[in-house]
Amino acid sequence: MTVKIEAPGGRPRYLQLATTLVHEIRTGRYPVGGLLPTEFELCDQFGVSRFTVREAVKQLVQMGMVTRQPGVGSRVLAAAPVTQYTQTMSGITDLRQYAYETSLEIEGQALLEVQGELADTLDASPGETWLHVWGLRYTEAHDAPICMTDAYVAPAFRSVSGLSGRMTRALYAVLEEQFDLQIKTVHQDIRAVVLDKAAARRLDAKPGSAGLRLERRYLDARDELVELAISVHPADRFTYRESFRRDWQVSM
Amino acid sequence: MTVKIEAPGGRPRYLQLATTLVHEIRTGRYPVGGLLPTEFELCDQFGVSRFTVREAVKQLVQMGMVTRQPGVGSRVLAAAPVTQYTQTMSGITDLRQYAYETSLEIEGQALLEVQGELADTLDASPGETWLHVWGLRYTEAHDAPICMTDAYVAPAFRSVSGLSGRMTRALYAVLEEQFDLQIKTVHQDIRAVVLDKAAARRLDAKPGSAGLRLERRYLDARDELVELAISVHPADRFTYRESFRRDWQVSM
DNA sequence: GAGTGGTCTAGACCACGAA
DNA sequence: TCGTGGTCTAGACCACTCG
Repeated sequence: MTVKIEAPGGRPRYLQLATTLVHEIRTGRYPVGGLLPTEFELCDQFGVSRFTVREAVKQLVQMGMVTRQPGVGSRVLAAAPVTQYTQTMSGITDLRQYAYETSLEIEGQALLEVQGELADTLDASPGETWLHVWGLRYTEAHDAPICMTDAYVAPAFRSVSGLSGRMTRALYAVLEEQFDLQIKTVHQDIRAVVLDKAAARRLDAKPGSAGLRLERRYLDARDELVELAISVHPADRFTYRESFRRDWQVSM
Repeated sequence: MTVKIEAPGGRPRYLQLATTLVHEIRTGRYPVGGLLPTEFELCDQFGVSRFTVREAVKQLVQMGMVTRQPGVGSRVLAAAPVTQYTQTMSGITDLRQYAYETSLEIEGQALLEVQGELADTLDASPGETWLHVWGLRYTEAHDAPICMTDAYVAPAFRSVSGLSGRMTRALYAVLEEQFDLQIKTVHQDIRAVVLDKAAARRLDAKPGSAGLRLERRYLDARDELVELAISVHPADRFTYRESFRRDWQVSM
């Protein structure tokens, strides 16, 4: 089937084409799990150059609806946009009170044979030996701590070195460097908790006050869990702040 | 100055060029606030085609270091990457217990002449009249509410209609549709709070228990605040979940 | 070996901003 | 009016996957 696409002057061709493809995916012409036509086929079908086709498919990739694989093709992942925002700015932990520079004081580390609930959380087989690292994070002023952190490092990387004293780099960054791996995905869960007596003492906060609990899973390119980090912040000393930018040009 | 860039076979030219440009920006050759050479000049300097130059600069744009403006040029915004992640997946509010579908029951709305602290929060002049909308959000099962929401709509959009009963769409989406505007940026602050008696009663939670407070600012293309939404969730009924993907190919 | 997506070239026209 | 970045064409070679 050949479809005419408007001449230049209006909306760019590649956006029109992207909109069309989104519509055709949503209506089931290209089912989830299947392949789109090849780039050259799309060129023929729509009478446009390969550049235009590639720009169009790039939009779908950006929306998380399609992946491309050299030698294989463009596979449909979802019938609706998965990605909400295309850019996440201003890091992952900003602080109130303009205290941006922080450091983690390592209190200890130990090899840990994971069992039961922790094994479930780590999606690990019971008996695997992970590295457990814990400590407190301070601002530069180094008054009261802004969080307590427990991190669990996967067996493959438990030989990581240099984890002691005052760390100014993130643990995952150390792992990336020492093991030549690349963190590709981060899953984050945020909850509110009530600080129990032990936690309150460590954080120099009042027992029964609120805390912000962040749980982060760092995954590599093969979606293997590299590190799990859990940090608990006293509510009055920490606000988690993030910014998103939406970049969509494909009208739905 | 002419710089040789490796022939094909190794790292793609556009990534090499991007790395070079990042380095030159960081070392001050192209100062923050200034313009990069034009695309054609970069073509000459590096002996590559415009395609390669554009792909390279696109990397810097993705990192938040550069913006491009037709008719003007490519302006340097920052000497280091600003963007941490290139994709934010799985929406902005996921729930525990597999309760994904929620609806907001509007309890009331009223025009509000903002003053004092609220005016500051909204970055508005005292006396401006905003629209205040509030309600409770329920899961499909419709048992206890999962959050209470207060939203403030900028004067320009306070005539929004259709805000009543049970809403299944986000307020910002309604605004986007009715006023043909596009939300470009969202700033989000997340804190833990302790629920006071009034909040606990509304949320059907225990006074003194913890709550998760999300504050979201929706900005349009001109960075004007369109809506401020504040929602408070009982800690035991809600976990905020998000996923990020890092997509960087430029080695620093 | 045939076909895929990834990279790259050398052109071209356009809308827009600045002088 | 001139130069900018945005879009677009028609080619090309490559590494890779798969039969």
